[in-house]
Amino acid sequence: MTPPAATAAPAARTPAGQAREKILATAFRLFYAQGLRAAGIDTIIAESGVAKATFYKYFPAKDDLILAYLEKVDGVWTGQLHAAAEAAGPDPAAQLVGLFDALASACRRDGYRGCAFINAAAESASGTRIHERTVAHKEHTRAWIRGLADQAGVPDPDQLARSLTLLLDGGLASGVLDADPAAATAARNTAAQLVSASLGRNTDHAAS
Amino acid sequence: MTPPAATAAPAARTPAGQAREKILATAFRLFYAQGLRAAGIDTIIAESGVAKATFYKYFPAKDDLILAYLEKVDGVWTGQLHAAAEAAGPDPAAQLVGLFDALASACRRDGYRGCAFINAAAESASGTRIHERTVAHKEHTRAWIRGLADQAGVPDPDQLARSLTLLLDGGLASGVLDADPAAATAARNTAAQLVSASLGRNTDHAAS
DNA sequence: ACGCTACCAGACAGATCTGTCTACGGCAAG
DNA sequence: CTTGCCGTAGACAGATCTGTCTGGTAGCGT
Repeated sequence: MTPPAATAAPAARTPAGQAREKILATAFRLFYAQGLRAAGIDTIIAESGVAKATFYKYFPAKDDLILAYLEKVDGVWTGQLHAAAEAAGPDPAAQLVGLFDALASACRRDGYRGCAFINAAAESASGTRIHERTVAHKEHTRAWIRGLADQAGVPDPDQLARSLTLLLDGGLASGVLDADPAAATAARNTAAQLVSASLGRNTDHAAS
Repeated sequence: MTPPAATAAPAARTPAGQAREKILATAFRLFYAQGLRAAGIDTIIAESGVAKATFYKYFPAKDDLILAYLEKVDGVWTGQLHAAAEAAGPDPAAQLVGLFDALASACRRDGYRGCAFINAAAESASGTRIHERTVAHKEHTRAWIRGLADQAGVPDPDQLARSLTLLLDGGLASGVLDADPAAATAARNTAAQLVSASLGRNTDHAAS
């Protein structure tokens, strides 16, 4: 008999079209901090402050949100990598070493938990879109590094890119365990040594 | 009024005391192939061919099974690492390079999906037993490598151990993406170069 | 023969998670 | 003003997952 309830609060509205960004920002935070499976849709919706229907309008399934998350991570991380490289100056060889500063910066950030892509791949079966997206990201990164190595004029850019990628991934992977800045420093030093050696100079401990 | 059912099949029994091993073997396979959260208790129980009560007798909670799984992984992987090192002969410097053959072998194995510890850490929050166990494993490995570097008489065993650990973790981390043997080969070559350089000799591309 | 222990089978409870659906309110363009 | 779109609120279905409980069976030592 009583009317449905009288609708208590007017409900703070999200400005039209911004709901998607709010959801994505929350997902970015929760997916990275807790993992893909551990972060539930309900939590993301609640912390975004949007309605469930709004969420499913923009992201028909959880996987779609995960893909959008990885896209965003790619943009952010690639940007940091490029910025760190450019901060080292115009010399490609210096950039190959300087990009490792992005790793050190990441280590120092609060809540650092390693590479979002590696973590995502660890939770997804191979063949899934999530897995493929991760592989694509890693290939882009290696191609970029190879390009720098090429510009630096090393005899075997492929091999140097491989080595540096291994160091970078190693540093990122160990980041999921402890955000030890020593690992980042060691990665940078080792990279400097490898780049010097590739250029035919003496190894850096002799050059210092 | 009717009796409960007459108990159709006699049910193939597991010899007493072996149920635990069967469960652990199944968990080893499923946890590694699918991930910690993706592999459900029910599936593990069904594929082990044991009863639910038996399972919970040996592993009161899923986390206990995960810890036992990590313990087993530690034993297996550490064994492979040591075996690969010893196969390289008595020279510690050669062992430091030879241990990377374990990585190449792992890459070639069917169903290879990178480092079980890194994958586990990616799914578990820091501070949990699972996370701690992973950190302990990585520290043991690095300590062992540092010991070899020490025996080899390099000037800075700590730094070399750091570098080699980064390469190893990088190779393992990229294994979750694609089991590319080229990454393992590159890791080994780079390790050889770093070891040579640490010993004060020329880098290996000059020595070959 | 008896009892103890280790096992099997599977129902069940309770939580959680994804995704759908209904109902309603505000805002802007026509 | 009315119509349609975008948003909120939240109930609901259905699946899945962890962990408990009951009841019965096989084998072994005594």
